[in-house]
Amino acid sequence: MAPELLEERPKAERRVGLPDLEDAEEGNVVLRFAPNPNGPLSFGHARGLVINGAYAERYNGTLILRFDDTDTVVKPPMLDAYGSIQQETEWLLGRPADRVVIASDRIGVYHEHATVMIERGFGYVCTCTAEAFRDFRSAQTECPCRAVPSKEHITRWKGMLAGAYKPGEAVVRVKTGMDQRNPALRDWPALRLQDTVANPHPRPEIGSKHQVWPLLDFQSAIEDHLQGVTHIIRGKDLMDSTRKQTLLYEHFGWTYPNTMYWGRVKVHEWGGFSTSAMRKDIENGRYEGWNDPRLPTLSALKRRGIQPEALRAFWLELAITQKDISVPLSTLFSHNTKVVDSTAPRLAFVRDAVRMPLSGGPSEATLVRYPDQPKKDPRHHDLASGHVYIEREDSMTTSFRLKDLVDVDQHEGRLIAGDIERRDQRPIVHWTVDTSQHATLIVAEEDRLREVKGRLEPHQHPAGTVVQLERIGYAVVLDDRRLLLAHE
RNA sequence: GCUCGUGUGGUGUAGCCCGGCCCAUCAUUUCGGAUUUUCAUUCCGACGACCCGGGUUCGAAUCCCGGCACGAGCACCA
Repeated sequence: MAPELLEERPKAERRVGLPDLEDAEEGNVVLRFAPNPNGPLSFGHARGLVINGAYAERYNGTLILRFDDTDTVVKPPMLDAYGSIQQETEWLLGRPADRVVIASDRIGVYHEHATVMIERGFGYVCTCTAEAFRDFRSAQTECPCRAVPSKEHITRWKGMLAGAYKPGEAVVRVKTGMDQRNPALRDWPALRLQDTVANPHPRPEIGSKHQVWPLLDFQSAIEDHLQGVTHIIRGKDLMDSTRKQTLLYEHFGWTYPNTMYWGRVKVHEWGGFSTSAMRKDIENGRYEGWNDPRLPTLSALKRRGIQPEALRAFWLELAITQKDISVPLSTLFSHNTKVVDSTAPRLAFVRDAVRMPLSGGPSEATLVRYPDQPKKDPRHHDLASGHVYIEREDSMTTSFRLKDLVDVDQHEGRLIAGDIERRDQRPIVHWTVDTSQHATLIVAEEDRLREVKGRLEPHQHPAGTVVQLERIGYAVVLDDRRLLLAHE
């Protein structure tokens, strides 16, 4: 064989799962997931948790859960979310984050860095209005504050901290240059004033304590450095953020973490939901709460019987691409079916039930509860009353088989039992007994919660159990009388 | 408008950096079939794609140039 053929680089083997992280050292990888606690976690947040969590696990690294709660006016945090997000993280990943950081606890740290920035002259206090600065930005001209001596900036900064300015009157900017090609990067704002008397932070220990708050780009940049974050994986809408922060890192003499991006994900059936829109619709009664099964929140999915394993498999399969994608819910459901099927007890739910006399049938019945383990906890039912319930639609036909029971033929409103053994290809129909209960199956549809009335086979499964309603689909037991359809 | 990014079957995704093993991977959807006393599960099979146009090359999904389409950022939001 020719020597050059032997030297050829072997083609990489077909990759399974996520690609390797660049410059990742086993044991030295630090990742973070940084939601705004202005509401509970949604389906889309799960991506950040799953992907970052998976990498942390792969490299035996650290996953930080960081609450980016630095806006008390436009996106005010929700107090409950601090706890619920941690619980949901643990539910989804099967373990808690390795470290939890709350930005609002660390305002002093950000102030210190702002002080350094101003003292060293790569940050300045700008007293222009937002509108005026917008014009400077597009005209690529420096604002008058830039020419002010640096001593004066230190005075202004102290003034900001001391309450000498009102919100909107002063902002700390990072000097990046007004000649930046990308307008988004030109002397970007790092800290601003918030009226936390009128809009106190919901955490009582913070409340109205601070008036000078960092903006995301500054807070996040400083915190990533302080926490030793090595890799950032985030939405591509934050690409400019990376560039802004890199400029800041250069000023500080730091090295920016490795960064990867993903595009936007839309779910066909859900379209667009925003946290604030959901909050509004919950308040005005359109939805029952954050766990309303029509909502794409993690709590709703959990309540609906979607397993964390399914969510993880789903996001891992989508992996990390910068494409904007739109996925059907059926993909998630298919993952969930795989997780749930073998352990979901089978149960009969007879919709629009018709009670029919059964002549000549057995006096009792035994049905399999778990097809994969036929002997485990079989379903025993007493048929002494001589009646069964079947679905009205099934009752329209004359010849069928009651599942696991007997062949029947219909004569003048009666079911006449035939063979115990299955003899022909007649359709198989599910059924239930007199001791069954009235029950409601709730089906989440786009605009409403449809209620399907029927009779449910007697059972002992506690609330929260994911069952399979034979011939219908998977559902969660809510209470004695109600089931919630997960998916077909 | 300026800046940045992305284009592989119905939907996602692998391959693209380092051209040949790609008449293109896997999953899902749909349709057929087998097993099954569920319209579930499992198994088998089928349909189905490299945005367009040039170029380089013996050879291009992969490299180059030019279009087109779509998305994001340009907030004292995150």
